[in-house]
Amino acid sequence: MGLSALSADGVDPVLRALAEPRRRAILRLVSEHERSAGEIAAEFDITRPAISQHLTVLKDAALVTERRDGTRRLYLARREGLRALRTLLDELWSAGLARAASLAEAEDAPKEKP
Amino acid sequence: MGLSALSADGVDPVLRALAEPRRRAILRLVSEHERSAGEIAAEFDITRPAISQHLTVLKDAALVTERRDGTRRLYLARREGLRALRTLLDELWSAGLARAASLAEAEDAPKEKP
DNA sequence: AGCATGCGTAAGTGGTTACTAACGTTAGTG
DNA sequence: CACTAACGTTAGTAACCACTTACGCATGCT
Repeated sequence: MGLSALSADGVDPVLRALAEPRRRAILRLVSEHERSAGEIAAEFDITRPAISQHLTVLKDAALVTERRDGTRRLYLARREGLRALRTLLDELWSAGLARAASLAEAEDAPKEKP
Repeated sequence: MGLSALSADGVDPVLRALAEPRRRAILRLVSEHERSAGEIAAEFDITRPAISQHLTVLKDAALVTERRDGTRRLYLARREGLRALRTLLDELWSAGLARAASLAEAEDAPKEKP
């Protein structure tokens, strides 16, 4: 049950945050250099408060960092926040590989009894 | 533009499917060997129709395959379905690396691990 | 045929989410 | 101080999601 502990890390808020096209677009916008909330909002056709709420979700999921500069707030993607998701992905991927391996192993030995 | 095309391929249903703890648990249940819908439902404290709906979501996201065996339906995780998510993850990860690289370039002294 | 098993589907419901509009707050400027 | 700029926050709403109950549809057995 160590495996489930690995994936139960903090992957839930990350997946919930990424399960929204606009939030992924925002994340890409701030993935290389930081941008202000206004600059981000200018890229979309929804209102600025909506963008602010999306930024809050991303921040709570630890996917972006917030830095204050005067009246502005600058956001930047936080690569470390993706780590839990990468762990989950690797876990599912390797589980599939384990199945493929046992299938290859079963070619010699006919059957397995649970 | 090419980058956004990469991540826009089919990652949305995948992320939506994974953004649910029970669906991730189901995916892990069928990640190594196939199980029937009833066997899966027996592992949870929600009703069978609810599990069936979750399985439909997973199937629509191409994360599981469905095979009929008599009156039963056997499900198995489909590793290939995770590929779009892996692509998105790599894209975001490498974007962060690109930023770190340009930062290191801008500074004279290299700064690697805080 | 008749009946049971195993599952999906339809309809309806409470809770959540993404949005808009209006208001509040903080930092800078004259 | 007053005033503006740049945001976040609150309140309210329409759409969505996960769930349950009831029903339908195959397949297998006698």
